[in-house]
Amino acid sequence: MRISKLLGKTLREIPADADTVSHRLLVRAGLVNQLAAGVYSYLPLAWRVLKKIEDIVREEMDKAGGQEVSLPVLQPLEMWQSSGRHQALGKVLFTLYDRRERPLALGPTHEEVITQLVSRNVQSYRDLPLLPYQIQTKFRDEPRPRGGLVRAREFIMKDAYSFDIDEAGMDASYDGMVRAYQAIYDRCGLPTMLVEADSGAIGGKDSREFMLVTDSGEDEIIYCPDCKYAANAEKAASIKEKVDDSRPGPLEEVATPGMATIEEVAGFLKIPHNHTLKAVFYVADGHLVFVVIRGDLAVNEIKLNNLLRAADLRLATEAEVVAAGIVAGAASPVGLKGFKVIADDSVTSGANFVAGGNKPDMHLRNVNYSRDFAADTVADIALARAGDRCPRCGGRLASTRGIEVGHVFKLLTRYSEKFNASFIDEKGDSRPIVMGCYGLGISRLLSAVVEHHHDDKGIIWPVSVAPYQVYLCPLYREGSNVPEVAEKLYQELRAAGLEVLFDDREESPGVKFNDADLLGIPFRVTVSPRTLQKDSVELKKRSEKESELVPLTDIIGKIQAMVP
RNA sequence: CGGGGCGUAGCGCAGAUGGUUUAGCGCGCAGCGUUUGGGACGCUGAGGUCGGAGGUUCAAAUCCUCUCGCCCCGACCA
Repeated sequence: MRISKLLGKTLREIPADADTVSHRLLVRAGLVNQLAAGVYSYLPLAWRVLKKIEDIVREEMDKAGGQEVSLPVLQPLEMWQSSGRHQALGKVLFTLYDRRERPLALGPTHEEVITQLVSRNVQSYRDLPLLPYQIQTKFRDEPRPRGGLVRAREFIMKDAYSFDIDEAGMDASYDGMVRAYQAIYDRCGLPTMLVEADSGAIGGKDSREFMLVTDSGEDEIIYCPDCKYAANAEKAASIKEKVDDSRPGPLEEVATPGMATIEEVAGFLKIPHNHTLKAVFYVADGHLVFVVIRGDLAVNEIKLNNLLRAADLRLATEAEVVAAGIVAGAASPVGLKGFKVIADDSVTSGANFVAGGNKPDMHLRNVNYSRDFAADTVADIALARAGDRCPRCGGRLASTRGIEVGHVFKLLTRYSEKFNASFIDEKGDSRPIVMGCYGLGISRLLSAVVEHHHDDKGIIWPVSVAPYQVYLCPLYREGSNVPEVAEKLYQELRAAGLEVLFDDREESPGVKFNDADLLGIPFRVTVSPRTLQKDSVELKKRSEKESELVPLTDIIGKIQAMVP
């Protein structure tokens, strides 16, 4: 490709509304163009990278037993209503109406469609297992698109679904996908971390995410440096060490004038935060929920909602709390009736807590779970934090950030039962198919690669996904034979099967070198009067600082040897 | 959805107390010439519904109302 004909220009100035490194570089190098919030055009260079990523994904999926399909983007809304996910997804689902006013959705994912399709094509255990997958544009009306391609509203995703006769089969399919994903990231030059995750609106168990560790990632990862434990902060657990196991003392009131927060109460009474109990109020689908947790911990709302299964969960407003007859700042479940109470299991990891007295300016000492109050549910609903004890080995947890580049789930029979996807087993009994699902963000991977492979001059593409392999950079000067030699070399490199971006512009060397660095093509070949004096060209790898002079007769073979 | 910010040339920005503004500057773009190993220089030139609609006024990029869009923080989110 001749740069003079390429659609897409490099920008000297940094776009004002790009915040992450990868987004800035993709815009500045002329790879993507924003059309609306979370909606982007891919220019030729980006499209070539996406196709290379797709090819890698296809190869690894096929190797793992997958078969490619293409499912409709346009789906009857009815399908989402019957699976119950219309509610769960809410406004994330893009909906529209056809000419007969029938509601349709733009596919955000395809569990419903694929399950329905497979149910019509599978009758016997002999038809299983199956592993269909597709690479397709998906639509999700995110509340807040951000980070360029990282969280877009229209994005390219590979989604795969496994169908097995039993859980053992599903586990094997799942393990195969994990291996395939690892191979994919490996080939794209991305080190990833496999972490435990919440399964969100998709549901299922053993949900795990592949994370590219980077400071600009939007997810927090809690991991243990001593063992293999790693989890998304949404899911992460930690050991809540017992802070006091003395015998329960007598319940007594203590005046706490003007003290409302844990900070104030603990400071006033000169006790550590973990000797207090904190009340937090939520509204779940319109109902007030009373949450109790040890004073030093914070509520993990995802864990909380996994218990409540509410379509809408939010913190209660102060007015709502007061209207319910609760004394804000001095609330506790002791002696209160008529509320749904959820307690974090930390309330049992200690004794003789200080908790609210349910009277203004009054707290209680020596509050003990079960003797003084009860909860409808006691479970782990706390946020795990760096510095906490690892739930596996007891080591100290650490935290980092990451971009989620893949997510695998075990769905079991949730969808197959809803859509009647069953088969007849060896004994002649009808059983639901056991499913798994596996998502991998293709367009997100494009950003992730740039996020991981760049320097202050620009992108540094790994050869495997680079839009072109060679950047042919002639430095023209009047009276030299550089143009002829460069033109001939361009033809020869291509004839040798190499992908070449030919900088045929009449620009100064500085402009060309800077653009070459920005675009990040792996091998730069410079042809100039200076190199031709020695019948050579200069070869420079984008990933290295030094360049070398290579005889014209050797250059093609030399590059071929470095390109897979 | 709550809080904040911003829409002026392809990109980055100035102009905002209404009137010497015929709306500028830098980059980029076009033509000519000089340059050519790390974002060269000179001259000439093209390019604008000042996001949109309505209003106030002798006069609006500038003031008022409404509206659309974009960005950031939070809520939310595979």
